[in-house]
Amino acid sequence: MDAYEYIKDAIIEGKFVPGMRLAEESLAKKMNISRTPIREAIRQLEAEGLVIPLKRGVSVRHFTKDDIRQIYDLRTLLEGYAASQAAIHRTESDLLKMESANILYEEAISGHVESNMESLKDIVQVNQKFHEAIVAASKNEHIHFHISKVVVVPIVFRSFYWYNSFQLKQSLEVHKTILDAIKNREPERARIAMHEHIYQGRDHVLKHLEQIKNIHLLKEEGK
Amino acid sequence: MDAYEYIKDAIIEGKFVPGMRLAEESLAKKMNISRTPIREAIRQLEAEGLVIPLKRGVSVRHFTKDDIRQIYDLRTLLEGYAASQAAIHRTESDLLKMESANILYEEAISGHVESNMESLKDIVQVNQKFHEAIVAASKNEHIHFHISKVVVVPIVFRSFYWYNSFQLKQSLEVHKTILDAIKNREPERARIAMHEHIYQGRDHVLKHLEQIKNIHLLKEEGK
DNA sequence: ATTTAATTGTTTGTATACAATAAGTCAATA
DNA sequence: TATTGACTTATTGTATACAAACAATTAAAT
Repeated sequence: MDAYEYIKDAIIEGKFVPGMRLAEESLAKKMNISRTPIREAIRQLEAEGLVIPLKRGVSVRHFTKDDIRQIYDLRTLLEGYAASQAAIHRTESDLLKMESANILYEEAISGHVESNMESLKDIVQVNQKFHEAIVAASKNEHIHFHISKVVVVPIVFRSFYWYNSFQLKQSLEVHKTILDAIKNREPERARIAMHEHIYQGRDHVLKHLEQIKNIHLLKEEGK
Repeated sequence: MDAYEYIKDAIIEGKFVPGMRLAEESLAKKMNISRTPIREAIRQLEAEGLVIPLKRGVSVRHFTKDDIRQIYDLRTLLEGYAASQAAIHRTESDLLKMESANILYEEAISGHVESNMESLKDIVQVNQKFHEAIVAASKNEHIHFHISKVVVVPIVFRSFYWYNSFQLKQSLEVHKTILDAIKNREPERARIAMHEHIYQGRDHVLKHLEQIKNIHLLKEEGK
């Protein structure tokens, strides 16, 4: 599904901004295909919650601070559960995958130049790889489905954009703590470490949204 | 979306059995519409996980015992969380909704004749109303999305089919316990009561699947 | 000048036609 | 007899055409 990727990427990178209406015809023209595959892509994105239905057509979803808080609460619940289950069910091969993901994460961080989109994409992707390795180790094949819905990629992507190199290294350390707990088969410790990890991510996002709001307020005053 | 309802109902009531392939053309002919809305309905059902993609087309999903175990584990996690949050955030109006849902539940149970599809549908619907009232009281608007995916309607529907009137009354009592905990603002008690409620549902389903399997094994021997 | 009616235009929803691809069948050969 | 290959059929994926619904704009009337 190519149209799907196209639209999703545009939303993630902020090219299609929240609230923007998505007209099928114009998207079709832009991609040189017919409306049919565009419609299917839009229905898909609707199911994922990235666009919301209007009376006529759809628009890019805007995530409020409450949305983000609530979504992160659920992500904490789900990923915490995944981590605790991983601590119970993990195999040696699972551990290898998590470790290698963490090594890649370390490399991606050290090779990262701030505000470089490409290296940022790498970091986001490798970070996801670590989290997915934990989900795989939990041996509950259905968790993935839910976590994928609770990891709102547009938000997560921006959150990494806002990390400085020290904070990135810090998150690597937390990864190692989680990995240790899973390796030592300590479900509760794994869950708590994961909770903490994701709550930090949430607060990071919320703090920056607050700042952005303030900038906008200043602009309003300036008019 | 009418085609969606049609296909979903057929799956829920077992008219389209697990593993059965869904051909667009034949569905379209059966409903006297074109393939276009059929396709959209199928994509929707795919996103919900009720049908699974084949190399070509889709087939009705078969839920294994492991699937059901894993899905119920997640449902326990999510609904337990919802109950605990409801105990914190519930308003008086939330309580009224839960109570009225429970009264309707009681009526539906007492008016139910075993194996009567219509009264069964009522029970399932009213039960859902109670659970949704709790979700609403939790004040996390995103929980609903996830719980709707973890409440696999075909399975839940059958599970109610297998309940006798005593078991139905018993589940009503558990509802009352959950409601009490929420009313008294006891999050942990609410969560635990909900956990127990859903785990009972899970075991009920698994027990009956076991029986069905045994019946099939007997048939095999009979050949 | 403001509100209502009507008409025009734009965009989505559905049907149909065509293209592409997977599956099934039959024949030929080892 | 089994297996491979060409060919036929069936089914999905995409494009286009048409119908329906909504929005917007203009004209008329109070």
